[in-house]
Amino acid sequence: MSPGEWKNGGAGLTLTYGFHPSPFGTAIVIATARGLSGLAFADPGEEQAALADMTRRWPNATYVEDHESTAPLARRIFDTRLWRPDQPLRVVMIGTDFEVRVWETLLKIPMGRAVSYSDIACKINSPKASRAVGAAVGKNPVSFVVPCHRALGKSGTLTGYHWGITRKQAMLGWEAGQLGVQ
DNA sequence: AAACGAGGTTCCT
DNA sequence: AGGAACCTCGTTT
Repeated sequence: MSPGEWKNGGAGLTLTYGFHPSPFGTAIVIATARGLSGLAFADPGEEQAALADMTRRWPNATYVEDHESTAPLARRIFDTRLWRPDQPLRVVMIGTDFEVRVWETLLKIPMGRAVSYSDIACKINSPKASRAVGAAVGKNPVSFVVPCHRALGKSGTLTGYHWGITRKQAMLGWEAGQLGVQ
């Protein structure tokens, strides 16, 4: 995807979205024609607010609700048996250079492992940018697929989470359970 | 345990 | 350009 496509708030982009049940509450799946571009979670009754939180990221894109076409994506995301290293889920990361670098670093964290924000900062060659990393992780639009929940504070503390620490904890717990299943 | 400043980047005015 | 906000961290009260 060329940078021009997402500049200007995603003008000209068509984003398809749908709501689907997930182990962590209702999941909002957002996709472009090229693949998954957003994933968020909503508490019951807050679906619209959560969607607004997403659309704010690409305010000029066109949004189309299409439950049918996002359903297969949702299925693949939350069923670890469908995870194939040789056939990775298509993810379109819409963000600045710095953000994309941070997200790619997150993707390399294996399930069940955790790193600190400063670890990530070191990996992208700005050891002192841990706070910037935090900000970038927070803006990760593809929550869960890009494992933003595996980023912890330096001493292993659950520091913060855009959708609530509780949800972060739920994800880590769920992952621990999945390890046993596999 | 709480307060504080440095820190990199982005967003808004 | 300037200032505030951020899922931080280490040091100081």
